[in-house]
Amino acid sequence: MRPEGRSMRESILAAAVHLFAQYGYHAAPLRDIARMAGIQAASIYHHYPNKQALLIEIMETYMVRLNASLEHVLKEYDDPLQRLHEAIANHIRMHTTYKEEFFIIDTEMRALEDEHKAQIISLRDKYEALLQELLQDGMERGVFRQCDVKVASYAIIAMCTEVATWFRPDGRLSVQQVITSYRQFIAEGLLTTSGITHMPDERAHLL
Amino acid sequence: MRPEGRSMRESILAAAVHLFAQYGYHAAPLRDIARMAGIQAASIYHHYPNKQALLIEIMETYMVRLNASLEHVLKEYDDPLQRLHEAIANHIRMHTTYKEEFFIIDTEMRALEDEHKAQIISLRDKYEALLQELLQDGMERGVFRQCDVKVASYAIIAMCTEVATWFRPDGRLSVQQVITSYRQFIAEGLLTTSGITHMPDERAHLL
DNA sequence: GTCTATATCGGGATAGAC
DNA sequence: GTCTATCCCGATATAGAC
Repeated sequence: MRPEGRSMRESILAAAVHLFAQYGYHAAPLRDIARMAGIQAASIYHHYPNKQALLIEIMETYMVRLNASLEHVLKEYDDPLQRLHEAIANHIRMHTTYKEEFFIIDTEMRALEDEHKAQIISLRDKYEALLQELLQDGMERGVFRQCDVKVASYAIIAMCTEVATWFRPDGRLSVQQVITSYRQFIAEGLLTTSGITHMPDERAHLL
Repeated sequence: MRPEGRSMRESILAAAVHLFAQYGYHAAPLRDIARMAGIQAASIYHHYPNKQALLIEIMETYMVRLNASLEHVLKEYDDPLQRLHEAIANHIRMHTTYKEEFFIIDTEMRALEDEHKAQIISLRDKYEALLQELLQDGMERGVFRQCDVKVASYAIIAMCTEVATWFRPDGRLSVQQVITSYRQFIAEGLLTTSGITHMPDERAHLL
């Protein structure tokens, strides 16, 4: 990084985050990013070589951060169910806390030029591999049922990522309540597990 | 719809679907859509008033179709678990069959101008409401565990939608296998349900 | 480090001939 | 119904002063 000018660099990036998330990469004019950062469009080029560099910096920074947080969870815990619980909580917390940044990661892959796309995709693959490792280990230890770990990892990531699109900090549910819901849903599913299964007779009259 | 010209209208829309999905709405030039349809850019305006109209037609057509298919499932079946199974299968089949169209619906909401955004969102809300109705009914009949039906519906939709991003018809798993995996995952979750829970002793040496 | 001025390009959309 | 020609605008990016 450059020795000075740190603060304006960050202001520009923060503005880019807002506008890329709100309008999309291609629909967000550099002029608007500059205005939000309090400078002229041309001045951005003193801090970043071009518009694409803003996108890359956002995506890389937060994918690296996400991977580090999951690696921390895997290092910290050993029990498969606890690991899964912590991974779910971590994923949801990261995605709701850095809502705009991860939204950009999830929707602007197409906007990446080829050279850097591979780098970002490899970071995403890394994250998936870490989660799959967790699931595989839990399966081998008999905690999780036999299932396709790739498919399971995709399902978990998709549902936990999407939380950020509807979650509101001042809404009906707290983050912790949402995390608890998702943990139970992922671990146990929707069906009633009690011995009283379906009460088919009671339902028969509704047919 | 117009009396004639049906075929070129459809060619243009098909080209728009491809290019919007591949590059995004803003990054897909009308000239490229025209070339793919075999005409000049200006000729598109004989069939559609502007670029935005292409996006609206794609989104509306397939959201209406998706809602109709779920309504059909709810009408056809009564048992909550069977309804859920059919809804999952329907969602995954629709999203893998019309992969590009639903990808556009999921990623280009931002590109909609305000007047039409409300209409598309109401169609999406309708779909969520239908699924929530299914879940609520199943909960009241004791088939599904007590849970937040809104949260559950979001989770199910997110995970089943995302299948389309990685599923390949010539890949390792068939659509039917994927559907079966998701049904089980959603209904029963990841945990081993058998009496043999975790075998804690066997795992102890790994600590 | 930020500015003004400007180059250059490509986009959506329109006019009017055929 | 499709064409050619063109308008007009806004985009990224550059040059060079301060």
